[in-house]
Amino acid sequence: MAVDREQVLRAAASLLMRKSTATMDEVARAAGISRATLNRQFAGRDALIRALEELGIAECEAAATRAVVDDGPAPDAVRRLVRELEPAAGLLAFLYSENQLFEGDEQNKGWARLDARMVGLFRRGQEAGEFRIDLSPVWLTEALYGLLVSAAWAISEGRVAPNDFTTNITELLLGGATRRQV
Amino acid sequence: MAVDREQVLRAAASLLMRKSTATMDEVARAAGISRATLNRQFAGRDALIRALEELGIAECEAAATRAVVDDGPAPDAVRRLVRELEPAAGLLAFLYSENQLFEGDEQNKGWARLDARMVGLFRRGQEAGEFRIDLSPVWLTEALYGLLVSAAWAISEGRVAPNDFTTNITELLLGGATRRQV
DNA sequence: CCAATATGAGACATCAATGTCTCATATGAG
DNA sequence: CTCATATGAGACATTGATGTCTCATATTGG
Repeated sequence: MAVDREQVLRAAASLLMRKSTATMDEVARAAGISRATLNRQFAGRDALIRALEELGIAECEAAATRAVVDDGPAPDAVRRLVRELEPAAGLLAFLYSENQLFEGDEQNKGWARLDARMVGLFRRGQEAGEFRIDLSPVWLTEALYGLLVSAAWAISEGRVAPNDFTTNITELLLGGATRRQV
Repeated sequence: MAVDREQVLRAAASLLMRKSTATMDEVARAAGISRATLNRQFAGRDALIRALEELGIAECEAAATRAVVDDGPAPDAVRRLVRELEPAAGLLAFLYSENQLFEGDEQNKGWARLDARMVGLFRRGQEAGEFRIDLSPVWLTEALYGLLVSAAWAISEGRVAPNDFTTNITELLLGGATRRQV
């Protein structure tokens, strides 16, 4: 009887990342509940989006923790991080396109924490001499987000194979497109 | 007296890429015209978005032409392309987040032409031995879009310097984040 | 079994955006 | 100057989504 709030959020994410303009009624139907119940769980569309944002942040932070991004060589940490982020990439892509999340007031503290963690990873790699220093850690972080979103989008459109998710991102981010000298 | 349709489009783009949910009234005001006139120029919001899409495609194709992407070493062509695409990056970022453009019917033929051109560039680089072959040209194209959008977004948020646009993208796309062996 | 609670279905008013219309005014061509 | 045309301001109805409410039903706990 009790509605599984987590499951509702996941159904909403699954629908909204495909059709970001979906109606609350469509969201409710996708979650297998009525619109009334959806409104009892989340007071309005804004609240739902905010909850999805919190879910996305939590999933990314959990991924970073599972990937133990502060241990070992930074390139390996990046590979682990991307692999762990894969399940959250679709949700991330949706939130990324909701730029209205950041208009007006302060940026969500959760994103700031996450950003700091990723920036720290790239900075650590630079200080260890593993990453080049002419690309700022902030830009590398933004680029990682962009590649995650691109990959999730391209996969959902059927343009690239789902299995290549981690490889595509990590190889491009770490090694670039240019062929290495033999 | 006569409204400059091109100028209206640019004003709309400039506003919408910052606030994608802007009202037709806000768009009209941003363009310095009345809502009635805006509706006389573009029959509804959909028509406006479509026109922006056409503008974005035209600008990207013009950039590709100016960059003569079919000439010379592929890495250099990529650098020229990104440099020429910089003015269109903001509009591209807006269109990228309008994923509803592609829901339903056929993908716009303009995008397909543009995609083919970029994919051809990366394939040419692979066949010349300049680009690695374990990353598909399609993925490299998608990644380029993603990096363009990320960079435009990061710059508009003040997180990275506008002057670094081209360098950030080309260096990461071509060379990756890993430090080269000395 | 009974009571408490949660849900579904639907009706309802509200609200914001949109598209259309009218009319007065401003602009440009001849 | 005069006329044709474009624009601005505003009113108007329409539409679609939203939030709330009621009541019947289903589920759970005791």
